[in-house]
Amino acid sequence: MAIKELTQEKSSCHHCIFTSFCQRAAPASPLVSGRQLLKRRESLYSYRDAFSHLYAIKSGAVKTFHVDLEGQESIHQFYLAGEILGFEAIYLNHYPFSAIAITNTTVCRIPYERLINLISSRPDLNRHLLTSISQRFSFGQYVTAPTADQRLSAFLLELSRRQPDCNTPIELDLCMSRQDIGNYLGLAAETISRILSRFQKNRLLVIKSKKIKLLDHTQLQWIAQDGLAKSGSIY
Amino acid sequence: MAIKELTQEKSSCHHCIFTSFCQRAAPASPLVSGRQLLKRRESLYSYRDAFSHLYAIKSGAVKTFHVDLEGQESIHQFYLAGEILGFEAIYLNHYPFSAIAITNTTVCRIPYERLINLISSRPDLNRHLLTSISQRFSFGQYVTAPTADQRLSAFLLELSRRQPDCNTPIELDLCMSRQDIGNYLGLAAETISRILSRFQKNRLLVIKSKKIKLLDHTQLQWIAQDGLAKSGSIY
DNA sequence: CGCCGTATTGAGCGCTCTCAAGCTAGGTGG
DNA sequence: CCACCTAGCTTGAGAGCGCTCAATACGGCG
Repeated sequence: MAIKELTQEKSSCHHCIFTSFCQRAAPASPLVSGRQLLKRRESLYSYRDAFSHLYAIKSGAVKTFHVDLEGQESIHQFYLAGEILGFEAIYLNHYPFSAIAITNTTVCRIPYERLINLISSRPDLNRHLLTSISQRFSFGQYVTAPTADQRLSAFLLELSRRQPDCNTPIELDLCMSRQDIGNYLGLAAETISRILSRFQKNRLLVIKSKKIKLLDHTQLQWIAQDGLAKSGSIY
Repeated sequence: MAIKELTQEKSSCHHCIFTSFCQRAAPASPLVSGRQLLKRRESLYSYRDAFSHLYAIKSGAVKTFHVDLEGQESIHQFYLAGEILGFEAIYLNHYPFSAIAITNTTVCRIPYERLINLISSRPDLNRHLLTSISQRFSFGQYVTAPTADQRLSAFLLELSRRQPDCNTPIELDLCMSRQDIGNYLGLAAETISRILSRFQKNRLLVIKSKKIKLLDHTQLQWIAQDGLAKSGSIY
């Protein structure tokens, strides 16, 4: 399948803010100390591990999460190709979440001290870094939306914005499980499933197991902003 | 009242990461372009305003928010004395939220370009900045907790951690309205009110209108992590 | 082909919302 | 100084959305 191959080969180096500093992670890179290949479910780091590196995702996807006393997982964030994770650990000097790959994933390891040192000599790097961080603050602002419909449609739209080089920009690679989405949005996995089914029934999208094609972008945006999603329930 | 005076006079310059660069916002400061006094409800910036400054809160508190199509407000974040806001605007070059003071507030204006330039000559500033940003990523990770009890107790505990120089560290200045707290946590204002009342009845805290004294920190932490808050309902 | 994790779908319950009615506190003017 | 006035808070009753539990279907992988 052409799609599958494309997904696997898709590398986001040209979207990565470090691209001009890493020389494609060559041994002599001043910034990147190496690459790491992770299979699905493999751990990148664990809660309370000592902080030393940031990670730039070259391909694949990673989730950060907590497990509560009852074994219930709560997702803190998803990270897609081209994005950077690990910032949360800076002020604590350890990682406050665990991180595992949710697909086969390649990450570039960025020693924090090296990054800091490089910034003083390269002001443009600093600008890129702050811009990237800035973007992160806009993620997931919809997780407290009053209805499940709003949360899920906003989530799908955000994913489609973040997914780099989508050949058709409306085709989504839903690499995380329904349970993960639910945990991220504060909803049950069954609720995610039900809403997706209903959205499909109403021609807003098409589900192909792990892939989703968004048909009515406009309507979804309308729902995300609560265009009478509560009252009408026509979707 | 001693408490009231303390609250008003409380300035967080010694907690501010910029403190050694601002010379108390003297005219010749290399970083801070000036101070701004805001009365309660006064606007600091509005959605879509062009980005130019970050703001460090010297005293008081600010909320950032969105108003949806139906006029419903949704709070993005609260910022307390000693904290910095405006980061979200960097990558868009405009502010993605509106910001208004929720008490009488003093902020220091930090021109972003000046900050960027200063960083290249002062690596320690960079380190402080990234540490401060790092901390921000941990805020509000509880807003998708399954029960309202969990969300609210986690919120109160976070506030008590963030509130600088609390003379008695368990006495909270709840400067935002119940409605604001609700909008932040994805709950109705009535729910906030009900839970606070119940917590008070069960000796977890004492409500004095806008001030709250946390009595049983341990129990609240237990609830925040869902120590049988669902099943028991003994609180 | 058969297995197991994941997803879907259904039924019933419960938490939280909505709507509505008092209540409280702080500010204003006489 | 006090009565009023208004915004915010509290409390109650009923409805509904999303959760839980459970059964079934799907799909990837051996």
